[in-house]
Amino acid sequence: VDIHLRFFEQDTLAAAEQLIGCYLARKIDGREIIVRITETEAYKGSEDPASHAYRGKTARNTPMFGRAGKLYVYLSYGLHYCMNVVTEAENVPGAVLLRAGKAVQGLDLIRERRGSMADKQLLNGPGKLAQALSIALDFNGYDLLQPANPQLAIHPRERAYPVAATPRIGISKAQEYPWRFILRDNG
DNA sequence: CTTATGATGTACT
DNA sequence: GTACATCATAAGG
Repeated sequence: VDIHLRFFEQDTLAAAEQLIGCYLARKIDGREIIVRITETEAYKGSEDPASHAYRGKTARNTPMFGRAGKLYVYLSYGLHYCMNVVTEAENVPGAVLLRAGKAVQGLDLIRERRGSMADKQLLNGPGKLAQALSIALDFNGYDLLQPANPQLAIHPRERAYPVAATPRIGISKAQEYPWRFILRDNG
Protein backbone atom coordinates (compact mmCIF):
# COMPACT_ATOMS: atom_id res chain seq x y z
CA VAL A 1 0.00 0.00 0.00
CA ASP A 2 1.71 3.12 -1.19
CA ILE A 3 -0.85 5.66 0.00
CA HIS A 4 -0.84 6.49 3.68
CA LEU A 5 -2.95 7.76 6.51
CA ARG A 6 -2.04 11.42 6.29
CA PHE A 7 -3.41 11.59 2.75
CA PHE A 8 -6.89 10.70 3.98
CA GLU A 9 -6.61 12.39 7.35
CA GLN A 10 -6.42 15.86 5.85
CA ASP A 11 -9.19 18.34 5.05
CA THR A 12 -12.02 16.74 3.08
CA LEU A 13 -11.93 19.29 0.28
CA ALA A 14 -8.20 18.81 -0.24
CA ALA A 15 -8.58 15.04 -0.22
CA ALA A 16 -11.47 15.21 -2.69
CA GLU A 17 -9.40 17.31 -5.07
CA GLN A 18 -6.30 15.13 -4.71
CA LEU A 19 -8.21 11.89 -5.29
CA ILE A 20 -8.87 12.99 -8.86
CA GLY A 21 -6.51 11.01 -11.06
CA CYS A 22 -5.78 8.39 -8.41
CA TYR A 23 -6.34 4.72 -9.14
CA LEU A 24 -8.95 2.46 -7.62
CA ALA A 25 -7.75 -1.14 -7.72
CA ARG A 26 -10.23 -3.96 -7.06
CA LYS A 27 -9.26 -7.62 -6.93
CA ILE A 28 -11.97 -10.24 -7.45
CA ASP A 29 -11.08 -13.93 -7.63
CA GLY A 30 -7.51 -13.14 -8.59
CA ARG A 31 -8.54 -10.80 -11.37
CA GLU A 32 -8.10 -7.05 -11.17
CA ILE A 33 -10.08 -4.01 -12.18
CA ILE A 34 -8.28 -0.66 -12.21
CA VAL A 35 -10.20 2.58 -12.58
CA ARG A 36 -8.95 6.13 -12.65
CA ILE A 37 -11.03 8.38 -10.41
CA THR A 38 -12.46 11.25 -12.45
CA GLU A 39 -15.15 12.74 -10.23
CA THR A 40 -15.52 13.17 -6.45
CA GLU A 41 -17.60 15.13 -4.00
CA ALA A 42 -16.70 16.32 -0.50
CA TYR A 43 -19.11 15.91 2.40
CA LYS A 44 -18.37 17.31 5.82
CA GLY A 45 -20.22 17.47 9.11
CA SER A 46 -22.01 20.14 11.08
CA GLU A 47 -21.03 22.83 8.54
CA ASP A 48 -22.47 20.91 5.58
CA PRO A 49 -26.28 20.62 5.45
CA ALA A 50 -26.07 18.13 2.59
CA SER A 51 -23.96 15.70 4.59
CA HIS A 52 -25.32 12.57 6.24
CA ALA A 53 -23.33 13.65 9.29
CA TYR A 54 -24.90 17.11 9.49
CA ARG A 55 -27.07 16.24 12.51
CA GLY A 56 -24.49 14.18 14.32
CA LYS A 57 -23.67 10.53 14.57
CA THR A 58 -26.24 7.86 13.67
CA ALA A 59 -26.08 4.14 13.02
CA ARG A 60 -25.67 4.71 9.30
CA ASN A 61 -23.10 7.50 9.27
CA THR A 62 -20.83 6.19 12.04
CA PRO A 63 -17.99 5.42 9.62
CA MET A 64 -17.82 9.13 8.73
CA PHE A 65 -16.72 9.80 12.30
CA GLY A 66 -14.15 7.03 12.32
CA ARG A 67 -10.53 6.88 11.32
CA ALA A 68 -9.60 8.23 7.91
CA GLY A 69 -8.84 5.79 5.13
CA LYS A 70 -11.83 3.56 5.74
CA LEU A 71 -14.89 3.28 3.53
CA TYR A 72 -18.37 4.60 4.17
CA VAL A 73 -20.84 2.70 1.97
CA TYR A 74 -24.56 3.29 2.05
CA LEU A 75 -27.66 2.29 0.10
CA SER A 76 -28.99 5.16 -1.98
CA TYR A 77 -32.64 5.43 -3.01
CA GLY A 78 -33.12 1.84 -1.94
CA LEU A 79 -31.34 0.61 -5.03
CA HIS A 80 -27.76 1.69 -5.48
CA TYR A 81 -24.65 1.70 -3.33
CA CYS A 82 -22.44 4.74 -2.96
CA MET A 83 -18.86 4.48 -1.79
CA ASN A 84 -17.03 7.14 0.17
CA VAL A 85 -13.52 7.40 1.58
CA VAL A 86 -13.45 8.69 5.15
CA THR A 87 -11.34 11.80 5.78
CA GLU A 88 -10.36 14.15 8.62
CA ALA A 89 -9.19 13.33 12.13
CA GLU A 90 -10.98 10.71 14.18
CA ASN A 91 -14.34 11.99 15.51
CA VAL A 92 -14.37 14.75 12.89
CA PRO A 93 -16.92 13.66 10.27
CA GLY A 94 -15.91 13.84 6.65
CA ALA A 95 -15.94 11.68 3.54
CA VAL A 96 -15.33 11.88 -0.17
CA LEU A 97 -17.95 10.33 -2.44
CA LEU A 98 -16.37 8.58 -5.41
CA ARG A 99 -18.71 9.52 -8.23
CA ALA A 100 -17.14 8.44 -11.50
CA GLY A 101 -14.11 6.86 -13.13
CA LYS A 102 -12.50 5.71 -16.30
CA ALA A 103 -11.52 2.09 -16.90
CA VAL A 104 -7.77 1.50 -17.01
CA GLN A 105 -7.76 -2.30 -16.75
CA GLY A 106 -10.37 -5.05 -16.57
CA LEU A 107 -12.96 -3.61 -18.90
CA ASP A 108 -14.30 -7.13 -19.44
CA LEU A 109 -14.82 -7.58 -15.69
CA ILE A 110 -16.62 -4.27 -15.50
CA ARG A 111 -18.92 -5.27 -18.31
CA GLU A 112 -19.79 -8.49 -16.49
CA ARG A 113 -21.67 -6.31 -14.02
CA ARG A 114 -22.54 -3.26 -16.09
CA GLY A 115 -23.47 -4.88 -19.36
CA SER A 116 -22.43 -3.91 -22.84
CA MET A 117 -23.36 -0.27 -22.91
CA ALA A 118 -21.32 2.60 -24.29
CA ASP A 119 -18.00 3.12 -22.51
CA LYS A 120 -19.07 6.57 -21.39
CA GLN A 121 -21.99 5.17 -19.44
CA LEU A 122 -20.16 2.41 -17.62
CA LEU A 123 -18.71 4.40 -14.71
CA ASN A 124 -20.31 7.85 -14.88
CA GLY A 125 -22.18 7.83 -11.58
CA PRO A 126 -21.63 6.71 -7.99
CA GLY A 127 -24.06 3.79 -8.16
CA LYS A 128 -22.53 2.64 -11.43
CA LEU A 129 -19.01 2.83 -10.03
CA ALA A 130 -19.96 0.74 -7.00
CA GLN A 131 -21.75 -1.80 -9.17
CA ALA A 132 -18.83 -2.05 -11.58
CA LEU A 133 -16.41 -2.74 -8.72
CA SER A 134 -18.85 -5.00 -6.85
CA ILE A 135 -18.88 -2.78 -3.78
CA ALA A 136 -21.86 -3.19 -1.44
CA LEU A 137 -22.59 -2.92 2.26
CA ASP A 138 -20.05 -5.62 3.04
CA PHE A 139 -17.42 -2.96 2.28
CA ASN A 140 -18.84 -0.48 4.78
CA GLY A 141 -16.01 0.17 7.22
CA TYR A 142 -13.42 -1.52 4.99
CA ASP A 143 -9.94 -0.26 5.80
CA LEU A 144 -8.03 0.84 2.70
CA LEU A 145 -4.77 1.05 4.65
CA GLN A 146 -4.56 -2.22 6.56
CA PRO A 147 -4.71 -5.29 4.35
CA ALA A 148 -1.51 -6.71 2.90
CA ASN A 149 -3.31 -8.16 -0.10
CA PRO A 150 -6.33 -5.93 -0.35
CA GLN A 151 -9.55 -6.57 -2.22
CA LEU A 152 -9.65 -2.85 -2.75
CA ALA A 153 -6.93 -0.20 -2.68
CA ILE A 154 -6.27 3.33 -3.82
CA HIS A 155 -2.98 4.13 -5.50
CA PRO A 156 -1.58 7.64 -5.93
CA ARG A 157 -1.74 9.52 -9.17
CA GLU A 158 1.57 10.04 -10.92
CA ARG A 159 1.05 13.77 -11.15
CA ALA A 160 -1.48 16.46 -10.40
CA TYR A 161 -4.30 16.71 -12.91
CA PRO A 162 -6.30 19.77 -13.97
CA VAL A 163 -9.40 19.77 -11.80
CA ALA A 164 -12.60 21.81 -11.97
CA ALA A 165 -14.63 22.55 -8.82
CA THR A 166 -18.40 22.73 -9.43
CA PRO A 167 -21.61 22.42 -7.40
CA ARG A 168 -22.53 18.97 -6.13
CA ILE A 169 -25.10 16.80 -7.87
CA GLY A 170 -28.40 15.37 -6.72
CA ILE A 171 -28.74 17.25 -3.46
CA SER A 172 -31.29 19.82 -2.34
CA LYS A 173 -29.33 21.51 0.43
CA ALA A 174 -26.13 23.57 0.16
CA GLN A 175 -26.25 23.35 -3.61
CA GLU A 176 -24.07 26.43 -3.91
CA TYR A 177 -20.98 24.85 -2.37
CA PRO A 178 -18.49 24.05 -5.16
CA TRP A 179 -17.49 20.78 -3.53
CA ARG A 180 -17.61 18.55 -6.57
CA PHE A 181 -14.31 17.91 -8.33
CA ILE A 182 -13.96 16.74 -11.92
CA LEU A 183 -10.98 15.74 -13.98
CA ARG A 184 -10.79 18.20 -16.83
CA ASP A 185 -10.49 16.88 -20.39
CA ASN A 186 -8.67 13.57 -20.79
CA GLY A 187 -5.94 12.74 -18.32
C1' DC B 1 -30.39 16.46 -27.30
C1' DT B 2 -34.00 17.19 -23.11
C1' DT B 3 -37.33 16.18 -19.25
C1' DA B 4 -40.23 12.78 -16.70
C1' DT B 5 -40.94 8.76 -13.94
C1' DG B 6 -40.90 4.20 -11.67
C1' DA B 7 -38.24 1.12 -8.85
C1' DT B 8 -36.96 0.46 -4.11
C1' DG B 9 -34.87 0.54 1.33
C1' DT B 10 -33.76 3.30 5.09
C1' DA B 11 -33.67 7.44 7.90
C1' DC B 12 -36.06 10.90 9.68
C1' DT B 13 -40.27 14.13 10.94
C1' DG C 1 -45.79 9.84 5.59
C1' DT C 2 -41.81 12.16 3.07
C1' DA C 3 -37.22 12.75 1.58
C1' DC C 4 -33.32 10.87 -0.31
C1' DA C 5 -25.36 12.04 -2.04
C1' DT C 6 -29.51 7.26 -8.17
C1' DC C 7 -30.24 4.90 -12.54
C1' DA C 8 -32.54 3.02 -16.65
C1' DT C 9 -35.98 3.74 -19.51
C1' DA C 10 -39.59 6.30 -22.14
C1' DA C 11 -41.44 10.20 -24.28
C1' DG C 12 -40.96 14.87 -26.23
C1' DG C 13 -38.64 18.59 -29.15
